[in-house]
Amino acid sequence: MKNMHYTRDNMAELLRGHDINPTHQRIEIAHALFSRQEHLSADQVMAIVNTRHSETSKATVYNTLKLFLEKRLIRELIVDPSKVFYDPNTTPHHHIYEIDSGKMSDIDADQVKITGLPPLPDNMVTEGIDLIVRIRNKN
Amino acid sequence: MKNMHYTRDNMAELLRGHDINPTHQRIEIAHALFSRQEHLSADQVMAIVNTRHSETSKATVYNTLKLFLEKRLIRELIVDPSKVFYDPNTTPHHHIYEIDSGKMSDIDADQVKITGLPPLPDNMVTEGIDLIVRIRNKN
DNA sequence: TCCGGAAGTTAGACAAAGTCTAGATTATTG
DNA sequence: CAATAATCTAGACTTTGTCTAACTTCCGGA
Ligand SMILES: [Mn+2]
Ligand SMILES: [Mn+2]
Ligand SMILES: [Zn+2]
Ligand SMILES: [Zn+2]
Repeated sequence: MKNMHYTRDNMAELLRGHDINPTHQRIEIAHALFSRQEHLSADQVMAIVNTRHSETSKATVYNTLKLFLEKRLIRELIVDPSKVFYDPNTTPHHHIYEIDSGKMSDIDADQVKITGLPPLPDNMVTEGIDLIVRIRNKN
Repeated sequence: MKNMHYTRDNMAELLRGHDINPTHQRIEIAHALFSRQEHLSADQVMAIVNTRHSETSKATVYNTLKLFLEKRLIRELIVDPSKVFYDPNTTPHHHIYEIDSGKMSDIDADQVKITGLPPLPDNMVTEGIDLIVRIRNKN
């Protein structure tokens, strides 16, 4: 993904690679997420996509984000009690969350070691491990 | 906390110990959480407290949970995108979340080691580290 | 090219969690 | 008891997200 140019054409490729039919709206939404490489809420995605002129409805934004999740193109972050954030980075990584500002940054998973987690029941499998470091300003 | 009897009187003590004036409603809400030692949503707390007869309003449930949080009597768990859960266990511990059932269980923090977290900016301090293992049924 | 179904998008109604306000109740103090 | 502070309340309101039914676009076969 280094030096990737997030053109609309490349977005279409990316979508096809995840079995997603690349429509205009889907390309715009993917572009909003991937060109920024930030953690965005549905509302923010909607605002970005409709900056120039209204072209994507709320229903489509939510439908599309859910589709991207299912197809594992993006990842969901549950860190703020009031809204979900979407993360174009699906490589294993963790997060630092600044409580006061809401700013979120990545921690590379390579650096971090987590040991001593208990074994799971036989019929269960790990979907993911979310590690969130909540930080705030010293007083 | 071993062998603790979660009587109303003991709840009043507990509240006073955290600088919370023990009113009837606050005692009932604390009792709901601590006698069960489970992870409950605001809705669930409300239902429990009003089982016999209606005695606590929605506003008071939310206000009281927020007060308990501020006074560090309980802990907030952000794990389900649609609602917050409240945890009477404030000792450092982690969580296993069964995505499909919504069931949540504790992992003792003693067993788990997390190393390699990056240093924080000088003026920042860690509020808490949330580690959530999301699991689901094998297919 | 025309047709018909499938896939995708949409506006707007709806649901659920949580917040807010202004008034009522309760507790405390003098 | 009266005044004041603390707490609680109903219900309106906000926000995030879901749902539905109609509309549009796409696409393969006649
Ligand atoms: Mn456009
Ligand atoms: Mn009672
Ligand atoms: Zn991330
Ligand atoms: Zn817990």
